[in-house]
This record gives sequence, C-alpha cells and structure tokens, in this order.
Amino acid sequence: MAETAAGICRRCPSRDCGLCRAASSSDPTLLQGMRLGRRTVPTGADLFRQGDACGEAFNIVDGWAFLYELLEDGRRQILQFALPGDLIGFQPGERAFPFGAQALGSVEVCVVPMARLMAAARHHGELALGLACMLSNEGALAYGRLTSVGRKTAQERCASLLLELFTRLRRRAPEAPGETLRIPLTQTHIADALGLTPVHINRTLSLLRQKGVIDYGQGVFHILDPDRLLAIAGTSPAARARARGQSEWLGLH
Amino acid sequence: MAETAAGICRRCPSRDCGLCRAASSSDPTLLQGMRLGRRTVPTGADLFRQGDACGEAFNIVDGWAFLYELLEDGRRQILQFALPGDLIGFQPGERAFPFGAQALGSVEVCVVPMARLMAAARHHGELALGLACMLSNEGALAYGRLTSVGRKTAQERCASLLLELFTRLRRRAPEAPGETLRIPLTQTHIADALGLTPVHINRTLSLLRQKGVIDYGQGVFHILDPDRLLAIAGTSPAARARARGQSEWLGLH
DNA sequence: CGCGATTTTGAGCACCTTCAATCCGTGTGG
DNA sequence: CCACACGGATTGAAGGTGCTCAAAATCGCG
Repeated sequence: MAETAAGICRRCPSRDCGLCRAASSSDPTLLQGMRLGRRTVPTGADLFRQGDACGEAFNIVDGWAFLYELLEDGRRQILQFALPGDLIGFQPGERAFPFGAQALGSVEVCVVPMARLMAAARHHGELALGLACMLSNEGALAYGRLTSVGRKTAQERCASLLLELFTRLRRRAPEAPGETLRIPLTQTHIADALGLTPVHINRTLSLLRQKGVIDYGQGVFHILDPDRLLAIAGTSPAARARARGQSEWLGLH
Repeated sequence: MAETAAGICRRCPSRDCGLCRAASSSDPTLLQGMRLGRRTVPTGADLFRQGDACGEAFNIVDGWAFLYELLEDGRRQILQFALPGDLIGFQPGERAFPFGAQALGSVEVCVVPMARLMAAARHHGELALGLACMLSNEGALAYGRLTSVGRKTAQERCASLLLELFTRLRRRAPEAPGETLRIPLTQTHIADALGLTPVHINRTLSLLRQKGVIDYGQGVFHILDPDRLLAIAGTSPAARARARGQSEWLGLH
C-alpha cells in the first residue's frame, strides 16, 4: 500500500509492450484505472484452471507461464508459453476458460479485471485493435505449433520450438547475449508442448547436441549452429515472415 | 451493377452473424462503406497464398474454405476450416499472410479491404471488440485442434473433428435435420487437418462406421450414436464449454 | 463408356511409445 | 558432513500406432 498504482506502472518492465503499450498509446490515463494490482504466483501453481469463470486477465510481468489442456485420463497438451509482456486469460466472448494456466517458476503478474478491460476497449477502438493484434499473434503461434505437431518429425519440432522461444525472447531482451537461452522448462514440458513423450524428447535433444547444433544443461540452451537449426526446423518462408510479423504487434497502422 | 451494395447486403445470409453483425450492431451505416464487393472463387483455387500481402479480408458467404500451411517438401497442415459466416484473412499487425486459404468447392465471399476495416474498427470500439471476439474464437478452435493432434489417437481425432464441424454447422443452420452432415471434404483433407495420412483416416473412419457410431458416403456423414461419438472424442468438460462459448461470439457484453 | 480422382484394402516397416533401470544434481535431515 | 530422498535426465529393449508402398475397387464426370 506504500506505493501508488501509477508508481508501480512507471517502473514496470512490461510498460512498453503488449497491453500496456496498447492502452497508453490509446489514452495515457487509461492504464491507471485498469489494473487491480500485482500478484505473485508460486512455482507450479495455477493462475486459473479449465472451467474457471474468466473474470480477470493477467499481464505477465516476470517469469514464465504456460497454457494447457488436460484430457480426462491425464494426457496434457501445452498450448502456449507465456513470456513477460504477454497477456493471458483475455477471452472476450467466453464465460469460462477452455484451458488452464500454470506458473513455471515464480511468476509475477499484473491483474486486469476483464470487465474494466472490455469497458475500456469498447470506448477506445485503438485499445481494442491492440487487443485484436495480440489475439491474432497468439493465433499465429498456435497455427505454427499446429503445423509442427501435425506434420513435423521430432527433430523438426524441437528445432522449431527452440527457435520460436529464442525469437520471442530476443525481441523483448535484445541486449542479452547472442545464442544463449535461459529456459525454465523440463523435458516433460517440451514433450507436452510438442505432442511427444519426455523420453523421446530426451533422445531427440541428445541427437541435436551430438550433431553439434545445440548444447544444453541446467535449463540453459546454446544454439551452436543457428543456420543448421533453421534448416532442421523446416521453417518455411511463410513461417519466417510470421516470426518477423510478431516482432511488432502494434507497429503498423 | 444492377444492384446496390445495400441491396446485396440485405439479402446476404451472413448479415446476422460474424463481421456483419458486429459492424451493424456498432453502427448500422458502417456496413455500406466497408465492402468492396462479392467474389466467386472456383473449386480448389486459392483465396490467398502464404506470403501474399494481406490487403483484404474475406467474409465467407457461401461454401467452405480452409486455411493451410505448406512445408517445403509438400507436407501440408490444414489449420482451420472456414464456414459460411466466418471471416478469414483478418490479420491485424501482419503484412503478409503466414498461411494460404483455398476454396473447397465453389465459394462466394464478400471482400473487405483491410484498410477500411481497420479504420472503421479504430473509431468503433464495439466493432473492434467484435473482431477480437472472432479472433479469440478462432484461437480456441486452434487450441482444440492442437490438443487433438498432439495428444489424441486417430479415432479420437476423427471423432473430435466431426463433432467440431457438426457443432459449428448446426449453429448456423439450426433448421437442418438432426444428425446428418454434408461435408465437402475428401479424406485427404481430413488427414491434413488431423496430422495423419489419408490411408489411416480411411481405416479409422471405417472402424467408426463398423462400430455403428457413424455412417458416411458421398461426402455426407451421419452421426448414428452421438453419445458414443462424444465419448470417443474424449471431449473434456472444458472443451464442451468451449463449444458452447463459440455459439455466440457477440452474445455477451 | 472410359478416364481421373478418391476410397478401400493388404503387407511390411519406422518412428515414437512404453516400461524399466540407472544416473545425476539438489536439497534435507540426521 | 554424509546419507538419503526426490525430481529430472539418460539410456536400453520391446512393442504398437500410424506410415509407406502398392494394388484393386469405386465414384464422379465428360
């Protein structure tokens, strides 16, 4: 309670991207009234679960989260990884979440009540369009993953995922060193994202390491041979265009 | 040229759903200025291709289309089926399409220039929110397919797809008879949507037919045992909620 | 009626899964 | 300080779902 909302926002790392950028570019005073407050979610805890009423969205300030769907017998599909700056849980037109969201490591989020966000968007077309851009980008990521899981081999899928994460992270942190990537995922997470088993992910990553394309250990990945990784990923020209497109979801208008 | 745009819109089957509903609920005069005109796309032709500049969106008036991504060696993933009333090619924040769209049978579309649509949305929050809802629903469908392809068996995937299509079609045409479904897809399309081979789709559908769950032939599917099909699809409670949610993407506010 | 596209069926193969055991890094308690 | 426990990574062997190759049957259509 010692600090005002405005003060916290001013120092927020997400201030200039995603939702906050959209809101403030639309109307600088918008941001103030929208946020409910910060929340810290511990490792492995759910931000929300499938079936929960969707009353609030979460802007990820620090840490990673993932969206997932569970089948009744326990099979899990990870639908998306949410990185700092991403907004999750914004499902206009839905009453209940069709998927859950879980924290990877400790995650700090900014809570935004859906009602306020929708009200603000209704009166500010620019903000609503920003949200639309964001949803469109999420959709593009989902489509990319779908192509991966539906039509690529294990090696291609692993390479594609690494490149996707690499691209998304570098965008937000251009200052960071070249080809090193700190990823808080277990091989089980990767497996559930790519529609494979942990065992097979292990064999596949080992193979890529053995080939000298990547190296990894303790949650840190090194891309030793970016060109070969790209080639293995089978990244189509179109997918590369998509990767570029993500770079600035509010850049063009 | 004999007929005015307003006249065509008045008799358009998509008038009360999707984009048109969003636009007219926001401002009844909006619709007039937005459309460029009708276009008829012949069977198998592309509405647009991966990499094309995205200058116009298409509101499907009649017929089916599908979005797809190609890998360099020809492998194809079908990302989505677009039914009458769906808007495709609306990719705010993108310059080029990351996927292509192709007509299944002869398709009639209403062409909407992106520039006009974006301009209108910027000034009408309600419209922009409607577009956001639409994108959110598309994303939900993509997530459902991702779970299917990543974590379900061939039988479960086929059942899931049939139910998805069934649900979406019935929503737009509630008057149509019970469990019969006219689907203009070849087994190859189904295979490319589900991440399987045509041969295996054939065996799987045969199995479902042999079990008495469905029957099919000549592009017409009959759902003989809906409950069993639901059970086979492994439709989670959450997915069922999602299916309901789709039903009215502008219904709640 | 005949051609091409699609569906159907068969047989062998491969990628990935399953089951299982071992190794390793970290943290905890004695 | 070490024994132990725990989660995750790694490796091996065997099996299965779905793939590939191939051919026949059927459908749609001019």
